[in-house]
Amino acid sequence: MRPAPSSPRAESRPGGRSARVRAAVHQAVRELLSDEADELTIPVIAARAGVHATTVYRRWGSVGDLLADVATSRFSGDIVVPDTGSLREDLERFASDLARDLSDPDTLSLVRAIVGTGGENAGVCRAERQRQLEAMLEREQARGNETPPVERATDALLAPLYYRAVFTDQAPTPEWARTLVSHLLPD
Amino acid sequence: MRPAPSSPRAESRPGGRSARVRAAVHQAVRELLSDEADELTIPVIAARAGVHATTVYRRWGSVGDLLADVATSRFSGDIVVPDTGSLREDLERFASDLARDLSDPDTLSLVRAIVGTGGENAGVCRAERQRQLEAMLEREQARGNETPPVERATDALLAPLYYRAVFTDQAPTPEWARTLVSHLLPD
DNA sequence: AGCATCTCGCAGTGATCGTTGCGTTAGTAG
DNA sequence: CTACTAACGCAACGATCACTGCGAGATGCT
Repeated sequence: MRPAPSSPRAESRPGGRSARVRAAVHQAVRELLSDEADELTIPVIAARAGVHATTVYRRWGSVGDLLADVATSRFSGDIVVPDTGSLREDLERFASDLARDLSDPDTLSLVRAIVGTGGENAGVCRAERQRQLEAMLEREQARGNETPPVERATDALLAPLYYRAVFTDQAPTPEWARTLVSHLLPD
Repeated sequence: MRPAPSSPRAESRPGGRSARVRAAVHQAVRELLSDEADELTIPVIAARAGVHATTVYRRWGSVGDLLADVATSRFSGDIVVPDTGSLREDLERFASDLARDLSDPDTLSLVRAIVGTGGENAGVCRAERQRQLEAMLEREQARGNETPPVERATDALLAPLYYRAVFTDQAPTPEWARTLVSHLLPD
């Protein structure tokens, strides 16, 4: 597991060779996950990315670590936290955005693959969303208003969204996601 | 994929050889899943079960199908549907039983592995629980009382339980599960 | 008991995986 | 411009995997 590559030089420049290889490997993983047919193994990933398997083995070591790296890149800074001044509207936009995000088959395949690696790295799929949810609640509290506790909001919003996406065959819709907010916030 | 083995004879007797092999393989899968270290592959499973890999290949074909078979056996008829006459108490017992079930590391590993196979077979981990939940709601309706719709109950009970078990590192507790019921049913 | 049928064990095969040593190339510092 | 470091390509190696005929043993029916 090498979350921070040991080279501060070659990796720092966004257009360096290491960065290009990294991007190619990440894209290869996403493509193979959406294909759903090919087996997700390091030689296959390397061939798809146009690099040698040795490189992937040395940089990431295992498919699990590589998946975790792809997931952290994928689930970071992709949804902007809404700030409309109204908690209800913030949560509705947040929930519908997350529903749209999780209804993407590629994203869903990534989440399922990460969960399948078994470790605690399944948290990277939701850690960012959790922080965003907490941020919205805290902002409402800073405005002097009462909010449900974070745990309750997680159970009412994140849990149904992820549960429906991962365990059922019906993709979450933005409309349904908004009903979750109406159940969380009393009228 | 062979959910129904083609032999009605040898499989029908519970003490037959096929049944013994099947039980040994199932137990081997569960043990390897809880070990978490060994790789979950067919030769390893077969060696652990004391059978030849050929047998496993022929009967199940792939690790995914074998996992689905283990899961259907595991998640069938393990929780008895409560019937106390009170919907609230039924749901509280059901939720706390499910929380206790999902807090078992072995069960959790099985769920995560099934999800990792990517297919729609992740549904087998919750299909039985869904039916049990529907049964309790329908029984309450047959008593002439109003109940939340099934979808709402799923979002409020099953989703948080599975979400917390799979995506977080905090195991669901029976006490917390009961609070989910209190949020679903208004006072 | 005899027979048919199914399942399992056995050994072998091709393919792929994970890993390592070495030379080359790209990128950076002085 | 030169030198140094790090990342990559290349080619091997052993190990394991998925799979396939074939024979033996078990099971159930007559």
